[in-house]
Amino acid sequence: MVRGPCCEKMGLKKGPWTPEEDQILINYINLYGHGNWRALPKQAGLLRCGKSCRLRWTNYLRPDIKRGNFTQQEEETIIKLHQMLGNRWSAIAARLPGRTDNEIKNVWHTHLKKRITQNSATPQLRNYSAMNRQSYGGDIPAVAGEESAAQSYKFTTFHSMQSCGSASSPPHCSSESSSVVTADNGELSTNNLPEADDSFWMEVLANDQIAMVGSQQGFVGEIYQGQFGNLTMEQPINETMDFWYNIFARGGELSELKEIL
DNA sequence: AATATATTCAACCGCTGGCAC
DNA sequence: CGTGCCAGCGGTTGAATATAT
Repeated sequence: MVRGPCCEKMGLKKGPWTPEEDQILINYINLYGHGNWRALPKQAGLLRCGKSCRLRWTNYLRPDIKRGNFTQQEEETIIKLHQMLGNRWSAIAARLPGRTDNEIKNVWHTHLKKRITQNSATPQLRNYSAMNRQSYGGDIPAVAGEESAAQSYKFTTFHSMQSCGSASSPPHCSSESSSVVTADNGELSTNNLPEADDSFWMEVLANDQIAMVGSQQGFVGEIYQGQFGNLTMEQPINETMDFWYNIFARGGELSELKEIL
């Protein structure tokens, strides 16, 4: 299926948006919504392709976008989420209300990646580097002779859940069914798990956030009322924490976890 | 002050998956 | 089931800006 560039039609404008164009787009979406991006520019009277309009709206004009610098906490969250999700910027953005995937991607490439790379000289973050590298082909240089402790991670069965992030998250929830991520011999290594199922990471993340948010902000349960295998939200956070504590501990990530928590 | 270099970030490009027909 | 369309995603680019020389 070969398709030409979406903006190849003559007369369609490219490049930076003018305030006038922004206003037209905002006004139109406020009035009619954005049900059909392809038809939108024509109907709104914009000389742009639908893709460009969508991008402008989602990355810049959306009213719920938070402008300004990232806070220390946001940066730490990104690092942590990136460690778990890899370059899945939209998934990361879904957990940072008000931030866009594009923005997060930029921040990662301009600030955070460098920070990680620099810090990878330290033992704590070397583990992150190794794990990162193996789990999704991260670009952090290999440290000679260092096999990821993550290879020894062992997971049990996780049951289904629905996770849509927070209410303010973009509407791409995952309601996929669960996955069992144990290998034949019961051992999970990132070598035999080239691509973890989405739902698995959603579960990991949901649980992780609960621990984090719960300890910091105290609204455990509001964001997650699902079930997590043998771990449910009815159980004390400590048990959940213990579960992940053990997993990280087995993988030699204990020191990192302590730091995060 | 002028120039070179580095950094930032908005926007584009191309690919992919979901859906309708 | 195959095909085409569309929205969304991640990688990349390049102009604008900041900083160094």
